[in-house]
Amino acid sequence: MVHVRHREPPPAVDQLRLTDVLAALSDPLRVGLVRQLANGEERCFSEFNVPVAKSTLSHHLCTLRGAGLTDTRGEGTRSYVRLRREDIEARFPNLLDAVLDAADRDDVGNHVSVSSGPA
Amino acid sequence: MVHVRHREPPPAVDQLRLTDVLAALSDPLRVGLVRQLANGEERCFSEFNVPVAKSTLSHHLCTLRGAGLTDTRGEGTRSYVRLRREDIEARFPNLLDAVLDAADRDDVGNHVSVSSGPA
DNA sequence: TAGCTTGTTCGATGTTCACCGAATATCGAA
DNA sequence: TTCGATATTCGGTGAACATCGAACAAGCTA
Repeated sequence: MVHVRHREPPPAVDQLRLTDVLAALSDPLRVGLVRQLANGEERCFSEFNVPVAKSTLSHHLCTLRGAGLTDTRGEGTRSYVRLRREDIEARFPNLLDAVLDAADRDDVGNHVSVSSGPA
Repeated sequence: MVHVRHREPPPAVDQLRLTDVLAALSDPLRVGLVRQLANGEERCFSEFNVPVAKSTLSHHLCTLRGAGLTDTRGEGTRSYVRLRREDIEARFPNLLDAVLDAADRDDVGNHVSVSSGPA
């Protein structure tokens, strides 16, 4: 598991490492976050409805970013996250789709939801 | 990560949990083991050539088994391992293939090899 | 400028993990 | 039954992880 500061740029496509990606996806809450991002829409930090403290949410988003699964963009005091779907697909074809399918079957991370818009 | 005694039966197909599977595959050595088992052949414990102590190898095989990725069969003093490919496929279609493809690209777990036969 | 909102970072805690060597169990062979 | 081979389990260690609340920084807004 790679630890990355929020401010550092996320890993480039050819630097994505399989075991880091899988480690990032081995937590139900993070899978839930990825599922909510799967439609390609950008989501604001405060839109996520999760049963953990906001510092913990920040940490999980940091982990996803460190593994290269997501990217984060700051706008004012807000932070927007999106899934790097094309990048993952380019590096590891079919992997993300297979995981998302499996997550749907298992209903993994169903304790994660998103509000309609920024709070 | 589920901890399982070797003697307990591995999880049934419908009990496989995605995050357990991904956690088991988030370690390079375990990915290497899975790659060596990918052709469907059964392998003996002592066939594996890995850069860790045998107690550590035992632990990793236990982890794979606990996640439902492999099954183990004892014969005499020997222990034979096989990949539960059909079971994984039935539960999580395309997942294992996608991971194996990605592992080939990344050459993950290349420090794992197998000898020609049981020592 | 003062204050509010938003999100990150810090410090701390308990859990889990990878790893090793030693001890133990199990089986086959002498 | 004694010995050697094989594999699992035990005890311990250091690193990594999930989690929280508090402190902090950065940006709006009044």
